[in-house]
Amino acid sequence: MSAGPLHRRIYSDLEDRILSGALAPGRRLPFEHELMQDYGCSRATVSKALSELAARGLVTRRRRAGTFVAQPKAHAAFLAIPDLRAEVTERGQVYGYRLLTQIERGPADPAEAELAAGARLLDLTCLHSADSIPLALERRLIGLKAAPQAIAVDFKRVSPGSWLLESEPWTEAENRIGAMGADAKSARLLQIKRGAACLCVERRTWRDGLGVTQVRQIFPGDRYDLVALFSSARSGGRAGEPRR
Amino acid sequence: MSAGPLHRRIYSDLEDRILSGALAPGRRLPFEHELMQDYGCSRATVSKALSELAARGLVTRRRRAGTFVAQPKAHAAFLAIPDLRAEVTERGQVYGYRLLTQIERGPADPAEAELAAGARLLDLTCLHSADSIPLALERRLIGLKAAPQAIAVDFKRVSPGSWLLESEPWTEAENRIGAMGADAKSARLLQIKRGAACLCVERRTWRDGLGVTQVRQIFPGDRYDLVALFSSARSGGRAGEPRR
DNA sequence: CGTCGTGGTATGTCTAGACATATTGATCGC
DNA sequence: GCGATCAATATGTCTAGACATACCACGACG
Repeated sequence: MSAGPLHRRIYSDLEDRILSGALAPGRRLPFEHELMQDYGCSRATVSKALSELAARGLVTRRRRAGTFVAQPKAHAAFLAIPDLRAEVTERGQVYGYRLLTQIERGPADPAEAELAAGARLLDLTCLHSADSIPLALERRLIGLKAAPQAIAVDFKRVSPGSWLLESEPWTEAENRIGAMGADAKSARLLQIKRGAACLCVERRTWRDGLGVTQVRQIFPGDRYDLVALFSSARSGGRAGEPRR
Repeated sequence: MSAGPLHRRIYSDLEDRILSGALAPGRRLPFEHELMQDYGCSRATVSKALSELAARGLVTRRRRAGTFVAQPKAHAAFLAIPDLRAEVTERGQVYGYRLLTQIERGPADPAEAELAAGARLLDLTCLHSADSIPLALERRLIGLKAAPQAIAVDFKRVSPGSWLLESEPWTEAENRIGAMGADAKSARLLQIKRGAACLCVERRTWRDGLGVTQVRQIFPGDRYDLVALFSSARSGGRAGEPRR
């Protein structure tokens, strides 16, 4: 019966009671000492299970009061945005990458100045393709203050996304996902009609408050979807499924 | 100095060494018994800190071998998709909601049949607006097998999203985010041009493998962005920022 | 040379306590 | 009635052990 460790079984039992509605939001869970008796184990084991429930946001714990089922707040999902190369090859397609432009320059607006932090920027444009069909147009800025080694990298051979993922860790990121019509230049490079709907992903990352990179990727809307999965049992995610 | 509990300090110290690059990916962390000596605490305390690092994906632990810094895999972000009403009012705008159509019917294709699971479906169309400007067109199907009470709800007054969030818990969800040009009907309802780029969010949710609902929300690309944040210190997210 | 045990080791799980801390609910004084 | 105080209580943190389990390295044996 008891497949895994006891604390996991306690976790699962309580999770089931919450998700099935048997324990409604706001209701109090059994006290730790009650669960100790129910399962015949020590308090540390019970507490580990409850702590995991709390870490996942299913319950909130209050001293003296007890542990309560949390109010459902929002749909939340884990969005994974892996390296495009890995993603395309995993789909069984041939990945292609081409560097279009590369210049080193100073910041041109306040947002870029924040990224530059007094130093200069590397400004790259490149194109990713799957089976020779353009998949994404990428415009990337790299802050040379945070990532000075970038200046020595040959981005004709390695895409900036791959290099940064391996070389420059980040602590914070903001992803902005929107839709826009393709402008004339983007449309030509992506081989789509001008004004065609595109998915636009903008990502900015920082390491300890210092800007590392900001990137804007434009995907033709009919060639790419982002997919975010959520499972309360175990959360995972993937991106870039082929369109249905 | 020691602000909080010891296990958190150990966690933070190790996290800093990983994110700063002092401990590169693949490198082995100190053994638990070494950390015990370093911090002068018991193994349980050290293990709690390491377990939290592992839960966050910063390290992987292998019996007999030790604990190792994980390879950075992918950009991952926590995407929160809250209730549209809460989102709009939080932005200081007036939320508007209108039910356009509501019918009860049987499934019309294989995907709908999976959701229906032998029972019938509730098929709703509604429009969300912010300050009287259309923000999202929503087409929603509710599986009456999983959510039979839905048939008695007055969706002219309460939006299906709000009702489901409170009444029908789910255990798994899949979100698909893409871009598409508005078709004629959607364009008219959203008061945009036909073919204008729109963000399209499709979400399907299940409870214990039984389909609860599937929804497709269409947002004008110039009125709505999804935002997903990630911070290694503490992950959170929000959605629906006004466009810059 | 290859293969099968076998022992050592680091983590995984768990116990039976201890003290700390925050919060609640009741009691007391005004 | 109302506010301040105080004790009861549930969780938060931690200890010093114990045994289990997986895995690697090494050695013995075919």
